[in-house]
Amino acid sequence: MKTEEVKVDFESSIGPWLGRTVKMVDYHMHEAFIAADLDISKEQMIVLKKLNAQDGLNQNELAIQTFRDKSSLARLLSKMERKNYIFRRQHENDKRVNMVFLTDNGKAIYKKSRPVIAKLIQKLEQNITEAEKQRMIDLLKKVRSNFGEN
Amino acid sequence: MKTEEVKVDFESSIGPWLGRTVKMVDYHMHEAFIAADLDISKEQMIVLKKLNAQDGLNQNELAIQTFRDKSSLARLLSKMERKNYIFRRQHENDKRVNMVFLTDNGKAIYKKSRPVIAKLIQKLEQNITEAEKQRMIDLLKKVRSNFGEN
DNA sequence: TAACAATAGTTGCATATGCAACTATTTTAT
DNA sequence: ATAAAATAGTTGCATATGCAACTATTGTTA
Repeated sequence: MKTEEVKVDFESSIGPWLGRTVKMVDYHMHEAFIAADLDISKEQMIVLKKLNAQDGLNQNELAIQTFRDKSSLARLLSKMERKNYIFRRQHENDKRVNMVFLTDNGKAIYKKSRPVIAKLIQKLEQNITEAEKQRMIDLLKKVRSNFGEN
Repeated sequence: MKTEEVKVDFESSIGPWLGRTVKMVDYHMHEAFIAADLDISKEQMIVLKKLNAQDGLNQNELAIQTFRDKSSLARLLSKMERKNYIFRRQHENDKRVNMVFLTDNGKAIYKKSRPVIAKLIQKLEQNITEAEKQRMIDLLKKVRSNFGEN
């Protein structure tokens, strides 16, 4: 019986294109923040955004909702605390829990970042129709569901 | 005159979906390598693959072709050298240049990784037609071209 | 030819990341 | 009520990453 050969090649698959595109978007976001004098990383931005929508989340919830390990989040928060973007407050009834809040400074930084990000998205999605955008997101969701994720 | 409001929201854009999907794929690749007893990271895999296709590339070329900073590549190579996957050889006529080669061990590791990756791609692309795949790649290229990249 | 510029690679410093081990607390179960 | 288990957060160790400064070498130019 002939050995069945695996004919799949990573290069002609979606994977590398996904990876490269994300890397590129990350790079341009980083550049945009620097150009706007925003001392913040993409990852810190994500945390700011989450807190802006829902202030007072605890670290565990924040970690889950931003798709990171709790240790990674804890270190992100430490840096953001040093820069006075957020502060932690211990939960009254459960001394294990830290609730995380935006400082006024953090809120200001977030506000300042919005148009920067808006411009980036506009550039990213130029020449792409709403329908194409939706198809792309649907396909990405399909990929995710192939691994059992939402 | 009314201030024009920026109506774009990052969450409803392609960006976060791209990011999350890549993160997920990376995770599953990592898991697959562990399950197959392959002591290698995705990034090291990419270097192995490149060298397998074109042995003897110098570090600068390798860095460019794998989309990383030369310093990042140098450190990747140091780790791979320690694990005896690759070796460096100084160019005869230009003492600045290191040519990079796969060791037999490196070749073996690469060979061993192929079916693992093939399985991953099959899982990743299950339920996705060839046409959809192509559309997705075309859209990703469009995003890249929006930033002036190939 | 001597000074300057470009190039290849390494290293310091900073970012982010996950796993596993650890502390401190709180909850559950015996 | 006491012991065991679960939970929140931190820290050590490892990965990868980019920029800027640095060394060594090679190429250019005046």
